[in-house]
Amino acid sequence: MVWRQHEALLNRPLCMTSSGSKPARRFRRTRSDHANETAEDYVEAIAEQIDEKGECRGADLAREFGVSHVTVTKTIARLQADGLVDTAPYAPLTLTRKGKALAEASRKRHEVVLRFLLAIGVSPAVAEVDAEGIEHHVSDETLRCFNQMIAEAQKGGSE
Amino acid sequence: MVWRQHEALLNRPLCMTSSGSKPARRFRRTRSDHANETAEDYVEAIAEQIDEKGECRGADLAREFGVSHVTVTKTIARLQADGLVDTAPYAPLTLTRKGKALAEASRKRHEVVLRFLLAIGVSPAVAEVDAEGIEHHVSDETLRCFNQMIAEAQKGGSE
DNA sequence: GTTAAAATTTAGCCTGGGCTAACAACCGAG
DNA sequence: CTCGGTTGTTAGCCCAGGCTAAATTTTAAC
Repeated sequence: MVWRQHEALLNRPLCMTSSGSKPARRFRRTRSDHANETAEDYVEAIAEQIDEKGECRGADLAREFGVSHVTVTKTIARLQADGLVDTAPYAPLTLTRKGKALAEASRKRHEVVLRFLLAIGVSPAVAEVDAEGIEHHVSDETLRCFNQMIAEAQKGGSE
Repeated sequence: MVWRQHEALLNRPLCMTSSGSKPARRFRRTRSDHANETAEDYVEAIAEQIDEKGECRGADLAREFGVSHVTVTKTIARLQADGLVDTAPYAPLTLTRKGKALAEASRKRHEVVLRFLLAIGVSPAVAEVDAEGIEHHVSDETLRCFNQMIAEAQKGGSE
């Protein structure tokens, strides 16, 4: 089990805020949560690149994320260790089955969040940015609510 | 100017996704963005503690965030360097004016996000958790949309 | 077939946030 | 006044994600 709780990520657990009135909220995106966000962003971007240009190179990601290629290399190494991507020395990146699954889940989640933001009237440019930030913090339950709102917006028309 | 872009945080800039079709989206919560989230969480928690119990000690925060007191000490040191909190060796924590302002802004933001989630039907427990994660990634524009939805939900009733 | 440019990797350093272990201060019993 | 518990601090380590600089590999151009 090298690959952390990515499996869990595909089926969010989202550790409940207990039951009482105000017991110990905010456990903070527990530590490595942040790393998972990175992983999601990367596999999502890789999947996209492959989809669009047939292959994905580290340099593409560096451009996309606005970080140095070195940072990408290091991150990719981690993702490989986690079993999400396959990398051969100077070859293009490919996703493992797990990577693909995570990318797909992330893509869907991203899309829902984005469409939701647009549905409630956020401008496209801002919605895109905010979706990037928000998508990693939305529970399944909230996502369902988002979907419902999208549906209602479509049905209800322009209000 | 020790205290980073906290001032900016109080009046979100949110660097536009350029104009084209799909140019170079996701600049990633640019590096230290993460640190700002931590800062917001801390000052928010400190303000809350002070409000509730009259004072705030590092140990309280350690409990609240579920991290070791050492981590809290280190983080507080950074916040002090950033001019957000005042700390004397064994004294309780206090917020500087900037700290208070940031805490207040964060609190409001948090509240809007939380109320919004509740308004669209997310259960309280989940809404609380998600709000924690989401609040740091919501632009002013989106926040305004959230507010509007809250207003509509109140007006429109239970739907 | 060199050579130059682009893509990668390696080495080394920084910050933020996390930890444990060990030590220091402060407070409230006794 | 000493002892114990809570609270803080220091030292030292880890990982993730940044970076620059330098070496390396590929690729494409001549």
